[in-house]
Amino acid sequence: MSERIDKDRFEPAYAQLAAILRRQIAGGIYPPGGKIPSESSIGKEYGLSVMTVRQAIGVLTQQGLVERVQGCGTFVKSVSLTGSRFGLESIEDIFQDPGRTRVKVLRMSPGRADAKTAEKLELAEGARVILIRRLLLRENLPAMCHEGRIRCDFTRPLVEAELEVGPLSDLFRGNGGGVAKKCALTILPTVFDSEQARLLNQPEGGPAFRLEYLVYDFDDIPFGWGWFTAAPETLVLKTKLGLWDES
Amino acid sequence: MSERIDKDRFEPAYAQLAAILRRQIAGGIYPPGGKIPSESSIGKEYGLSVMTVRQAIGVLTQQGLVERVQGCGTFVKSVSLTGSRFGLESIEDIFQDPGRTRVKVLRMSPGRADAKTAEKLELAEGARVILIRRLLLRENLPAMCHEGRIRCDFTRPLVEAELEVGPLSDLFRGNGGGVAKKCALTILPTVFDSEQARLLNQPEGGPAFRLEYLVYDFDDIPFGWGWFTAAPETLVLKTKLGLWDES
DNA sequence: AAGTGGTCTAGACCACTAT
DNA sequence: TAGTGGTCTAGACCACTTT
Repeated sequence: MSERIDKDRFEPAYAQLAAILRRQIAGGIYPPGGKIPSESSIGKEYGLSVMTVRQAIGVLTQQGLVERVQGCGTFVKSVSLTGSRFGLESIEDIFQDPGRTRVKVLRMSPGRADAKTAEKLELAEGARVILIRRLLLRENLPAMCHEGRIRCDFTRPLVEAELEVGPLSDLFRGNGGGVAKKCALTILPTVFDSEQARLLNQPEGGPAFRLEYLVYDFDDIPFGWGWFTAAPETLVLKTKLGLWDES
Repeated sequence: MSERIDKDRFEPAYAQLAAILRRQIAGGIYPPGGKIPSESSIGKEYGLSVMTVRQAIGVLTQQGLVERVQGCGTFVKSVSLTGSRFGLESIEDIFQDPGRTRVKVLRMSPGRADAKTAEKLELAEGARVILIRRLLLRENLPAMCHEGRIRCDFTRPLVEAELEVGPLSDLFRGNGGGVAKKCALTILPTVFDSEQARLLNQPEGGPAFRLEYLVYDFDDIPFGWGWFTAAPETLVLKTKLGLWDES
């Protein structure tokens, strides 16, 4: 234990300790499946209180590097598929940077709910809905197609707001809006149909992602359902597990 | 503030407080974008110390419901695509329950690295690698195809271990193994080729997921690269955002 | 200057696990 | 029974934001 905590450093003590423990694990001092020292002994070793040590170990736990077992100890985890988490960072800018994103509305018109839409929006089949079809462009290049159905209920102000802002932009942007209480998301593989292929300049029948959503308002009523279609280059689902440098 | 913390309950105080705050947010007392009371005032209100209140708010933060801003306050977040995280729970059992999973080896033979494999495994093109092609069955039903390339370096014991256990089972299972230091994962959309279609009983050209991996050992040398191909029903990427009941 | 979250202490008691 | 992590207290000081 050559390394020490420098309390004068800008980096807080718990972060320094987390980095030290991380290096020790990477260096093989504590092998996968092995036990790291107890919180109290680490605290004595580095002159820190137990709560601070816990916070450091909490960082490693959240990174999936170690696992706490009550009454037993803290163990180094092996790399496991199970711990992986994929996010939508690659398309964040499309929803969050309106300056670089343009929306081309291909269709916005009243229509009737088909069986699938009726089920999703908890409506009777044939009930009135608003159909939307749009093309989202990033830096003037086509990025994603959007197809959506919105509950046609003008007693609810949010429907109007929805139509005004264009799409679900505010909802998904995370600002302003605040009409959505909850949302279910599904990612599916699909293939481009002829229209999508033309709009996105992709080969028909080629592989694509479909990001499907179902949004509820604060009365727990589903008010919007739809999906985005994106090429594999646009929606990138990558993640890293285990001990990568500096992360 | 009608609800109180019951310290005799089995549920810890921080969890009770987190649930209370969650209900208050869901009930619209603190709307999206709004500020919740400061940690010290909540502490006084419920007779808890600041650290305990912080732990409760930490739970909500991790659930993506609120956001802490230093020197400013804690704010209720709107539902946003950005916060979503997708996991591989749907195929966890294939890797973690050897009893119900069978592996049929279609090919395991020495070969030469093509350009892509050479790049991934940091080898010269044409270097010796081991090629593996397998079919993974769950409950005797075909679930996923696997195609992999392993570094052919018998000075390293892990290669032999790799071949013995069959596949990356131990690695991905998270037990025993411990030869992997880090791993990169990518999910891509693809279409079934004729062989995959036949093996998995799926339509050729139909949409599928491709889960690609690259595994490194403790010397930071990439020793395995490959991918799994799965039907959309097998690999389910779903997630929920915002205020769902009891979660 | 006042209020907020961020960090930290030096203890305490409890629940759980292993021996 | 001893050791571990899980929870909790009642403060403290700091960095940051707002007024």
